[in-house]
Amino acid sequence: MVLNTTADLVAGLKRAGLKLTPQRLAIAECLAGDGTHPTAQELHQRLTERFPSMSMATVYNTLSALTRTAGCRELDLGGATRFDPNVTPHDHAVCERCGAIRDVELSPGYDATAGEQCPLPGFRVERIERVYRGLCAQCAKAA
Amino acid sequence: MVLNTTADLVAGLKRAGLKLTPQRLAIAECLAGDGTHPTAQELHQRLTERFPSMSMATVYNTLSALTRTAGCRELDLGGATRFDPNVTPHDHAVCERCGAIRDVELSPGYDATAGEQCPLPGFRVERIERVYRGLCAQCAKAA
DNA sequence: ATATATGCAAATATTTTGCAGGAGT
DNA sequence: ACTCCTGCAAAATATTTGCATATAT
Repeated sequence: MVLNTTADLVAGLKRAGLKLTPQRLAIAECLAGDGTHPTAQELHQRLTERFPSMSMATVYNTLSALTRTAGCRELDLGGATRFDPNVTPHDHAVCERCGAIRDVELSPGYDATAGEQCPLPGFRVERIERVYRGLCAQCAKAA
Repeated sequence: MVLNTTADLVAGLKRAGLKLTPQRLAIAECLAGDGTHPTAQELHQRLTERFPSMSMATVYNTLSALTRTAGCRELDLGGATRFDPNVTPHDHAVCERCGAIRDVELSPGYDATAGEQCPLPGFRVERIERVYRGLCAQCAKAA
């Protein structure tokens, strides 16, 4: 459960032969170590403080490059795609009330569960994504 | 693993005190027994053959009502929301190549897995959604 | 009459694409 | 020069909302 650092993301871009432009570095820096699973929009808002002319296209292009280079992971949890700088296999817990998204470590021994490895005859599973929906500790107390 | 019938969906609407308008009946009929996990757009296209003036708003409103009345379930798998008339707890397998979405029965004994019931301290899990990503049998053979 | 539903349009949200100009090699 | 990148704009896609009209008690 370790978030990629700016250096990790930048190294990935470099490895892919992409130029380390100020915009890309800023996007990498903004995403690195961010455990809030931001959307492209949220990153763009933060970035326009430093780069008032930064376009959504650049943000999306860079996030897409970062995803390809394993610098981050895209999350489809409903609504806009979210970006997670934690690329070690893990799951997510989403609070139905406040919307908070938390990383969840894999249950130890999970991969050994035979039934989950082969849900359909012939289907070649490449990865399994799990989303826990419910109430986070704070909201559960409030409810 | 049984898909709701038109009657099931209509009964839900009725139970909720909603009027059984021709549009709603048509939408229920169109979704019932459909195992392809259609999007609102796809349903709308099919429906405009019979109701050329049917609006997307009506489709979304009705699908939302059907979801509230447990007539169907919304799926967030990336891209547009999909609607599944199978409301018994189950998972989904998505083919990365052809995009096909198949229902997957829960592994027997799954719910007994303690670690998955309590992924985060204090988090009150209401349901767990699992998505198997990979290649369906056909595409796996072709690859 | 009253309450609710529909169609239409527009607003909003999300993501992708095309292209002219710009920076670095 | 060449290649790749950026910003801008627009298109494409997805979803929601407001309101006037229509329909059914």
